[in-house]
Amino acid sequence: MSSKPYQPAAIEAAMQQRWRDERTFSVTEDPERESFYCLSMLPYPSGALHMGHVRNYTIGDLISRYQRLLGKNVLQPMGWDAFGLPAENAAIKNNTAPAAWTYANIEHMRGQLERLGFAYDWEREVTTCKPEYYRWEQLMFTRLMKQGLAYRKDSEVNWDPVDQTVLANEQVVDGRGWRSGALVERRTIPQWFLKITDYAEELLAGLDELDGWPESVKTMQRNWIGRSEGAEFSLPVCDADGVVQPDGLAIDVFTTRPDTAFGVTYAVLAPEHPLVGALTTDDQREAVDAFRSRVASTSEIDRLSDEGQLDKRGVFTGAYVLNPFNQQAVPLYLADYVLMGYGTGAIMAVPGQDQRDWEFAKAYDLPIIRTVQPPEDWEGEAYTGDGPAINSDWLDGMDVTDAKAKAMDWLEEQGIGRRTVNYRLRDWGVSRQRYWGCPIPVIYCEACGAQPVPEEELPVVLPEDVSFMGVQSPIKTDPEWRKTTCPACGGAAERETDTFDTFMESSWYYARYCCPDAEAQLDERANYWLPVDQYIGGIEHAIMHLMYFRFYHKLLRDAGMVDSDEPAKRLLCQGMVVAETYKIEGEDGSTTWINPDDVEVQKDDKGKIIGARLASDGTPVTVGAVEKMSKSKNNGVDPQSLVDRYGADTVRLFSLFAAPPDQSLEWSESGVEGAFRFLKRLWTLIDQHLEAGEPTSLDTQGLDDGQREVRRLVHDTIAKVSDDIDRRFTFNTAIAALMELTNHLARFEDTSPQGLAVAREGWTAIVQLLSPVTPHLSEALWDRLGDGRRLLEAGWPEADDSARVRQAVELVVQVNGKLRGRITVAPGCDRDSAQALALEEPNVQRFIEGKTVRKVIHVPDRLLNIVVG
RNA sequence: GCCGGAGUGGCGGAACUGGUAGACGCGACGGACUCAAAAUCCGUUUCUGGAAACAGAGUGAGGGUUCGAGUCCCUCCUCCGGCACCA
Repeated sequence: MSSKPYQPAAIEAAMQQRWRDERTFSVTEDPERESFYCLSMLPYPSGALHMGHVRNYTIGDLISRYQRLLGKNVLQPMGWDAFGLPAENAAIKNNTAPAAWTYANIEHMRGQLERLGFAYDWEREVTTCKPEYYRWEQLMFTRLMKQGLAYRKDSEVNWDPVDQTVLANEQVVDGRGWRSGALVERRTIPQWFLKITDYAEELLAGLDELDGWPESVKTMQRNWIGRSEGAEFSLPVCDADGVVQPDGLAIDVFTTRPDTAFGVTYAVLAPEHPLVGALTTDDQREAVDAFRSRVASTSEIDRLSDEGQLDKRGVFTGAYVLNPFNQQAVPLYLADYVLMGYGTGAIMAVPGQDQRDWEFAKAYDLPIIRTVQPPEDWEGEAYTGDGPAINSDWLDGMDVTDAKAKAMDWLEEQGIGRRTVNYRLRDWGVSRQRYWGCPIPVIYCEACGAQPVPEEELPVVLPEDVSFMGVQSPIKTDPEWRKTTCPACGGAAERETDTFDTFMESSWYYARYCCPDAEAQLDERANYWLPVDQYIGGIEHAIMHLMYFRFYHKLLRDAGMVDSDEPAKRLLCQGMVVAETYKIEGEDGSTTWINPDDVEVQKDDKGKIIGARLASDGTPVTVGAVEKMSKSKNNGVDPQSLVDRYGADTVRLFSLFAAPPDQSLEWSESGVEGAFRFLKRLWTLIDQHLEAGEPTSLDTQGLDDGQREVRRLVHDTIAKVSDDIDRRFTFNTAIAALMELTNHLARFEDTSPQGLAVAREGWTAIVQLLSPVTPHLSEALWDRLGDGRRLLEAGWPEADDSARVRQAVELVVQVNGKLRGRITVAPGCDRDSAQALALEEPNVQRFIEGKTVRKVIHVPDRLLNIVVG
């Protein structure tokens, strides 16, 4: 009989206490040992852990514990991305200071992480809102200013005219301020930028070396950088007859298709282009101004989206420019699809070869000239493929590549243009007009201009004990805080009151964990750990965070602080955690979202969901879509209550088992119960095994067929689980394999001494292989099954290949590709013997009877396909 | 709009290099135990036909390549992530 049922709360508390007492997860740099740095994206301390955190950190902990069992010196740190907008919102709502709210959240969430049993080295904890952290990024910024890598320029922000404040994009809903409801304006203010474009080429090339990164992320980053080769050249402004004034204006355009220049039928300026005012004719000025103000209040995404209002997407300026290739005058338009931030902010339009130009030309009744011959059966509109040039004078007949080269040669010979490379990537704007962020360490002097705060005066400390009203940043409204003296001339001066983008903190925290107490941004310990061996985080960070993170590493390298070129070798992007939504739709059209916890689901006799109602009073509830867990849809599930009910090991097991890590994970209460059931069962089965008697030492040569078969399953499972964790990152299938082996061992009732020895080997392997997933349960069972060492010191089990040899294999027999039978053969059985055996099968005979065997395909140890006709 | 990803039983998912579609888990159904329920254990479970053996169909839709396609190619649909001030 079982001595004690599975009691996760007691086991987990005891194991966590042991790890704390023994400082199990504190690490030091040891050059004698191979290091492994496993990093999960640090959380924003929003108040409580959500399922996305649990999923992320469970994956990280699994990898960390696995690598540790392989014998590596594993660093797994944790910290807090503590600056950000939500603290300001919470401060307004609760009338607290953002700092106090943030620190309280950190305390609570740290406790939650500890309760989940993650193997963090808490002695390296980093909190980004503390001056001892952000002082170093201020120092780095002042150095970048001196190098010219940080610079100031005018840039647009969302301005709320009622609240008199800058709004984040997230705070603009349908063009209005989320609090005031006022129509948001675009306002231009000077802001600080980092020259990430100087690193565009290296950021692009570096992707080719990142073998451990998902292809999708690398592709997105390549497209984001958006390198394109082309030509820049000038179109002189002329009158409608093509007459150019000497010393008149010209517009510069960038094109990747100079070979199509004979097909230019109009040109376009971005609405914000500085020459618009000078070029617009009087009769068009009213229309142009109206168009510009409408575009100015439209977000960039809306500008690029096709809203089906093509006739409102542009306006004629009244001006003409001269195409230097054919001396033709073409009209100059403004259009919302041309952005000032890309290329020169002006394009030559070739509707025959560009679909957006084609649509614009159709809408505005502009001529279309094809300059590349489309294929015979071409049914599309603009043709962007290859083909001989036509209607292009001295380019006619050339293919696209040759024509491009010749057109660019010609531009350079004529001295009117040149070859250039353009990037879609823009410099990183780091200024935010908000309080709860790292102060930008700059002093403005009327006489000396913008000055970096001298190194010995850093950090510029953000006051934390403030009353925060939300309309304005306290350091902007306080007349005293900004008062200072100019470091250059000593005269009265003012501090910058903007703060950094919070991506600034999350761009270098990984390096600070290596040396959290260093009296510099980093010290030599960084190179022991870096680059990160495994980085884990959400796919939503595929572009921005991961680009800034790579960029900042190169800044650290160029400052001599790290040796490597890239911050992380392997990257795993986990999917979202989603859940079913439930709602009650009121008669007035209102929608009330109901939490899954409060809903009873009704099913038909096949288990298909046919309805739902409130658990409390039976009110019918509509089943909505499966969506990302969120407050707005009220479909979030609190991990804390799950840990309380089932224990950390069950929550960890479910979040790894329910889906592969890179796919979205659908929350399921009954799935969690299934995970809990498995752990209870495993506990009981191992208990029963221990009660069944002491095994002798295993005699691998003296096993009977049943014992040998079980041992083969054990070692196949060891090999599969190792491969799934190490190479494939498919933790769900690793767990499935362990469940399968558990089922086999449960059915193996051989209590002979050798039988018990085989079972002991199997149960021990399961406990070890499962330990990165369910560390508490595994360590508690290991204490009873193991060899006296700690589980974490005993290492990762290795598959014994000799145990995995099979006596016989099943071969699938197909006739014309359809399954018609199975035969059992010796491993490595040749084609002729397999065919002879297959032809004896009655069902195979039935399907080939009266037909001629035309071909036989044999895949050794797998399949035999007999093709008849 | 642009870039990236996904779509397989009632549900989550498996099928790794083009070779048995549905591992494992959930749910459902049947049974054992129980006064009963819970828990636990055993069995069945893609659909259609059939007592069964077995046959036919089947991986978002439509085409194609191949002895053989969930997997490769083309066209399309739907959903999700990102788009530079949410983190």
